[in-house]
Amino acid sequence: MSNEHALQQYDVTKYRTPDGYTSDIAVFTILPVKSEEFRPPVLDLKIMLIKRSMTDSEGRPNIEAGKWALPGGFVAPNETAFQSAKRELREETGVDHIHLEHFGVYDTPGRDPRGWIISNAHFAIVPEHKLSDRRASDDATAVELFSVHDVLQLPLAFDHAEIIQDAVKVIRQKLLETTVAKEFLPEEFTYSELQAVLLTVTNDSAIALESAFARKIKTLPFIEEIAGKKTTRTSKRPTQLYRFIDVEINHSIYHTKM
Amino acid sequence: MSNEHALQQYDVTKYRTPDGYTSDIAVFTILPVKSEEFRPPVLDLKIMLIKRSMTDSEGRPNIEAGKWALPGGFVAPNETAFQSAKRELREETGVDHIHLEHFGVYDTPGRDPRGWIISNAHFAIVPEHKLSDRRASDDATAVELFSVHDVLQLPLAFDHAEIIQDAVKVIRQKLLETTVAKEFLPEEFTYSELQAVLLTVTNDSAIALESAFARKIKTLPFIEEIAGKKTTRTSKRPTQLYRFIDVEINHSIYHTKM
DNA sequence: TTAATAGTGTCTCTGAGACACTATCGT
DNA sequence: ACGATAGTGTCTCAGAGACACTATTAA
Repeated sequence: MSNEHALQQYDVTKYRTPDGYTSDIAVFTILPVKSEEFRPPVLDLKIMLIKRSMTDSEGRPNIEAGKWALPGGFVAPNETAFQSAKRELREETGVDHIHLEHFGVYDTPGRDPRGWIISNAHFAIVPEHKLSDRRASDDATAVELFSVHDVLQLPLAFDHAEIIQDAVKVIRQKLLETTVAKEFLPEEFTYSELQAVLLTVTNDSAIALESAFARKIKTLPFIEEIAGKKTTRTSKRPTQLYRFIDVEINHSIYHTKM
Repeated sequence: MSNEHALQQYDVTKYRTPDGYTSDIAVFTILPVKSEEFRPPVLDLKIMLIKRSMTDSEGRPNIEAGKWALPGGFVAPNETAFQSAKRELREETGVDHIHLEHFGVYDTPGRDPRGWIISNAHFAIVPEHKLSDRRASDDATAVELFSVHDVLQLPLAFDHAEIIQDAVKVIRQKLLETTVAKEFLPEEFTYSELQAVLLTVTNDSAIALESAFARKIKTLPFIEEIAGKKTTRTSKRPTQLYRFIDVEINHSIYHTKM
């Protein structure tokens, strides 16, 4: 095709190009506030941040040193930003096969003092037990989990305050408007366990009232009862177990029903 | 702050960087299939594409010449991809102050034969009458509107088939799950006009049946009746006019009602 | 028996969905 | 009067929401 001829003429250096292309990841997990026998859990939604070292791997002073930041890094030319996020998540925390989703692009001029650097923001959902071997790496002196309620009080690097704020908004919405809540739950769960996950992001009475929610879970089209299977991990009385099933969810605002 | 010291040490050329950063825009409009007096409209959702010239502005053979493509262009270092999309939309079609939204990043290696080029995809909603002065520009020999139903049959440049497919999916969803339908409608509209817009993307019976929809529109929390105001543009019998109001829309899947 | 969580009985109210019917106007 | 769109009357059925009540178990 004649593209070949055109390509020979094309000059890649004609336009000024970005100085960097990165991926950042907001890693969310849910931790129990308290956990007792025969009691439904009380949970808190956490986000994982790293503390930027004072010096880089070659011993020179680091940018935004000492501040808290989202894990992430530069995208390689042979991968997409999404693949890069996946790779970095694996390298930083050792976790793989978890829910990862792109949610925004941050490219405001001046957002990074090093130059014209574009960041793709992702969020990841990691069940607590998979996050056990988290560790500091090259340019981080610490890795820590913060409650989404007070993470914005921290000194944050670059424009990460904005990205984190957006990430929290996005996961709140995703938890309520999609079935991602299942990523925080075991395969089989009780109504009160699902409820506890949702209560980390809402206080809505339809979800907060036990009896209302116990009834509602049976009518939800994307959740099924596991016939006859019960557990006593949340109460002395054996409790029915449920699981998520794959159904298409349609929430047109012109329908009241789904 | 010590960032200054760190910046002096920082070498922007350390990482390989993208060869280009672009914005593409899927411009949607709705055209009447037929329009008669005293009849509700029958509409069709259209997308605007440009035909790439055989040669560029300097007379050299063009990349992907002769194929249809989304309008767009390179992002300047002093603007965001969103601002760039806005600027290009103004330059290409002369329209401003219209609904514009980012919906995706396309950065698969090899998507553009010229090199490592990242594209931000946006969609825009332009009422038909504002699109009157559309015109071909530098590197386009034609500007045309295609029905979303058969646009994918065309020879499309780069990975624009994928982007367009996603854009159509997104606008379908946005029309049904948000109030953007108002961008296609006059300030004051009848139930059958709103219905006609929605019918370009769905056949759902709750929307398609006149009597059902005439009733439903009164119960929608984001639409209000304009007391006593009527029109005869869609029927001989004067028809009630409605308008959109700003209310927060919440569609948690754990509520059946909104 | 008590305390705690799980789950049901029942009532009221709203709205969905279907179908037939009425209303309003230009021609 | 006719034809077309707009809009209502009425019925049935499902489910939301509230509240009180019952069920099950460990300790």
